[in-house]
Amino acid sequence: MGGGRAPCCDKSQVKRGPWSPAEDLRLITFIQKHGHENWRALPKQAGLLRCGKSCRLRWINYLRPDVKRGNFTPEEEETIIKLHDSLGNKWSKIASRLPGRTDNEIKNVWNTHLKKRLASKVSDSQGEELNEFSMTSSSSSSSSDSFKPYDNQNKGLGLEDPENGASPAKRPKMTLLEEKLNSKTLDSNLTNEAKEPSSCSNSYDSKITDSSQVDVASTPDEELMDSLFNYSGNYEVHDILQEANIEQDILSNKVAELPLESDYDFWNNLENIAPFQSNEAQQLSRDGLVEGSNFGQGCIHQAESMKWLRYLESELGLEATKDESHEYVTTKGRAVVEPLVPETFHNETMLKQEFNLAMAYFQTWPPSPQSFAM
DNA sequence: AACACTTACAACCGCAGAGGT
DNA sequence: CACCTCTGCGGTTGTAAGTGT
Repeated sequence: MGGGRAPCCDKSQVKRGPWSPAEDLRLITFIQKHGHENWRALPKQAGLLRCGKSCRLRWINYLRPDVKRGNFTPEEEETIIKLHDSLGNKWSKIASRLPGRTDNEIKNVWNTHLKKRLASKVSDSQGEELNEFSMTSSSSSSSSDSFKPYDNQNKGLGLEDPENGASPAKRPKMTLLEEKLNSKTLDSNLTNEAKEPSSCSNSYDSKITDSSQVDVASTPDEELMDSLFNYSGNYEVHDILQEANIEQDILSNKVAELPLESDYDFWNNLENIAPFQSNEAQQLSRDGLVEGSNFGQGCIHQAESMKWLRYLESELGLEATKDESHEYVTTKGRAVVEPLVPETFHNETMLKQEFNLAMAYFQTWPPSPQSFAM
């Protein structure tokens, strides 16, 4: 050692920035199977190019099954205000009193809404002089002029009045598969979810094993197949494949050929072809495309499935484009997506053909090393 | 339409404390 | 008891998206 504290990880060797669905899936699948006894060792064992800290944060704040997503209720906000009054910036302590809420989330809500709202109340009741005083503790950009009422600030950011729903401008593009699923399989999805209670339980944390004996490389194919078909109840994927008369074992065989064994390059490349962000799943949940607003308790199934649907759509080339099948309506200069489902999508033969094309694409794995980009 | 500004949130960073050796 | 590793916490930053002009 020597020369001070060792860094938690080699920054040059780890990926940073937003997590991709592929990474999320890897992390979820690993923790589902092996628990998280040792965060430092987890990334390597799970085949993730992240530092343990990043994995922990992602799990705690976003992927954990019991994380409660969506709007803070007025009661929760009141609780935060009261607890902050007595505890100060002890976000983890405050979070412990709000089941399903993370310290990070509470901290963000406080800094972006509650602090300003309180400042506004102060200014209302005590006048301009006190307002200026309170603003000194806010961000430098804050001012009584720039401050807007909470309700207005929330537009389009998942904090809307539930009765009004998401603002159109922020509403994610409803993909073709989602359209199809919404119209044909949502009811059965809910039924299926009830059949698979274990996959959304809080059992992740309880799955503690000897991490030293974890051998991810020994079961790569099982892992991806779990990801595709079992984890989070990807019944939609099943439905789509069945509707297209595609034998599941065809896909299984193709997936089995993928170079999965802790192959960083593969996962990096997968991210390149699955560029959508995980927030989409959250947004879907918020917008009601996924039943319910609680991402962590049950809806993680559908939200994660939606991510996979988008991925598959991307692979199948079925995602609607602006030119082909979306109508854009402008409100206040903002483009709003109004999905239009083309007739052709409902043709299952087409879906099958597109899927076969995707399978042909998979046959080109692994891609050339030059195509890998960090 | 384009640009600048603002907002919200996910992710990162550094530090402190607990626990092991 | 000193040192080390690991985890968790709180502050801060980066960035996507909304808003204003």
